[in-house]
Parts: sequence; C-alpha cells; structure tokens
Amino acid sequence: MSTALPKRRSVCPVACTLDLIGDKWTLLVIRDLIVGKSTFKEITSSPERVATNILADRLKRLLAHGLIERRPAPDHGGRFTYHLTESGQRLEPVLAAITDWGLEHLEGTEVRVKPPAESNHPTETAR
Amino acid sequence: MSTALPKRRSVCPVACTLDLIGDKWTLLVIRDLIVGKSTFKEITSSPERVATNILADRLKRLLAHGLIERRPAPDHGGRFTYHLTESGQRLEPVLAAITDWGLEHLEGTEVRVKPPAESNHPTETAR
DNA sequence: CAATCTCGCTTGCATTTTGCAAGTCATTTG
DNA sequence: CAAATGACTTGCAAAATGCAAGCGAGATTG
Repeated sequence: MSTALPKRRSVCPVACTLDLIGDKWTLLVIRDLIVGKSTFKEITSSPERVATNILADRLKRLLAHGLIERRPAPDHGGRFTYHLTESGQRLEPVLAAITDWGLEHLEGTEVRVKPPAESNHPTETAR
Repeated sequence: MSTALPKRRSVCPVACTLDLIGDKWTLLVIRDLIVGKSTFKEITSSPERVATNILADRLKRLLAHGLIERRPAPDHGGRFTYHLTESGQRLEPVLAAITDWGLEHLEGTEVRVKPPAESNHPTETAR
C-alpha cells in the first residue's frame, strides 16, 4: 500500500497539504490524536470504524512525514503509542475550522469529545 | 460516477464534513472558486490539472449539496458559471487554515493568487 | 507452563474511485 | 459552412478502499 506520496501536483500550499492529509481518513486519525487517543486500538474503536489496514497505512504515512511520532508504550510489552509532533499539532486550526463548518451546516452533527485546547465559538449551542 | 454520498460514518462534524469535501480535489475546486474562477475551463486550467470527468463529478456533488450554484453565462451560449453559495463561502476559513499550514510546513509552497478577503498572518513572508 | 487472549499489524481479494484519452454536442468564430 | 472551442460524457486501466482472515509477540489464566 502507498506510503510515499508520488509527486507534487503544484506548488500551491493547499494542493500540497491535501497530498498529505486530503483523504477520508487521515484527518480523523489526527482528530483522535488531538483528543488524546494514542493506541492503535483506541483509534480503531472510534465510531467511524477505520479498517486496520487503512489505519496502519495512515500511521506509516504520518510517521514518514513527521506529523506524528511513536514511543514504546510505558506499561505494555512491545507496543507503541502515537503522538502528534509539533507540526502535527499545528493542524488543530484546520480541524477546528472543519468542525465549526460541520456543526453549522450539517444537521445532526455534534462533538462528542472536546479538544483539550481552546474553542472559539461565542454562541454555539452544540459545543 | 458517484454524486450522492452513501451514508454518514458518524455524527462527528469532522467525519461528516470530510464525507463532502474530504478528497484530493474538492477543496481545490473551492479554492479556485474563492479566488474568482467561475468556468469549467478556468478550473481545468489550474496547475493541478484536474481531469474533466473528476471536475464534472465534483461540481455535481457540490451543486447537489448546495455549496455552489450555477448560472447561465452572461455573454456566451449554453454555458454556465459556477459560484459559491453562502455555505460554500464559509469554507474559506478551512482553506485559510490549510494554506497557513502548508506555507509553514511544506518547503517550496507558495500562494500564486490571493483570496479576495482578509488574511490574518502577521509575520508571514510568502504572503 | 501450556493454552488462550489481546493488540498491532499484514495479506488476499472484491469493490469503488481515480486518471487518462478519446468522443460528443452545442455554439461561435473565421 | 468548416473549423474551433468549451463543457461535458464514456470506456477502460490503474490505484485506493473495505472487509475478512491470519499471524506473531507478549500478557493472562487455569
């Protein structure tokens, strides 16, 4: 499965960023990491039910591009935990903007887990 | 080709929004519309060179979900121009956040055309 | 201390989406 | 009226996705 991205489509920061995170799953993985999940299992347990092969692939990709890092799990055996790097964490505003748009324009959406940082909507009901 | 989206993966606003715009092309189309492009041709002429079948499909999708609308082109014959609706325009902060991240973390990216509205980075070089 | 269990993957397909080239069809221009 | 242009559609090969199953290493359990 693809881990390396093939080639840049242009020099546009939007296009290049989408080459990294522009698919149906990557930002959900990052969302999970932002809200504090860190193991493979925790992420596969999210309600969207990402397939294990897809998750393994996305973690590889994100690792390869330095958006996440992995550490040996403290208590368990040869397990790992995954964490956003600095640059990965800086995607939080992207997630926040998407969250805001979804809450405002898509009926029936709601945030189940808040990100640890600040939110900025003054008069939002569902948050 | 798919125009209707199959089913929501969860109630998460991020997941649901990605069901609409979470692919490699849709946000580029929206970027083009934000910077003032409005015809099929103008969008296919962008440097990323979206295939015509993909563009036709994405326009259909965006139309179907009310993010864009089309109007008969003023001068030409049976042509149309495409424009963001209110809700489509509200994706601008998402684009802005992605642009900022790309400029800051991906070498060699640069903005060729500015969006008409405000930018908010105080000490950004490339903008 | 062998048998089972759990976690974190990998592998093998079937299905879906993408990418590319070519074709169509209504204008529009020379 | 012949050729060109713009906006698509169609066909097909290639890639990505989804699903189920398998697998190895360390933890648990009897």
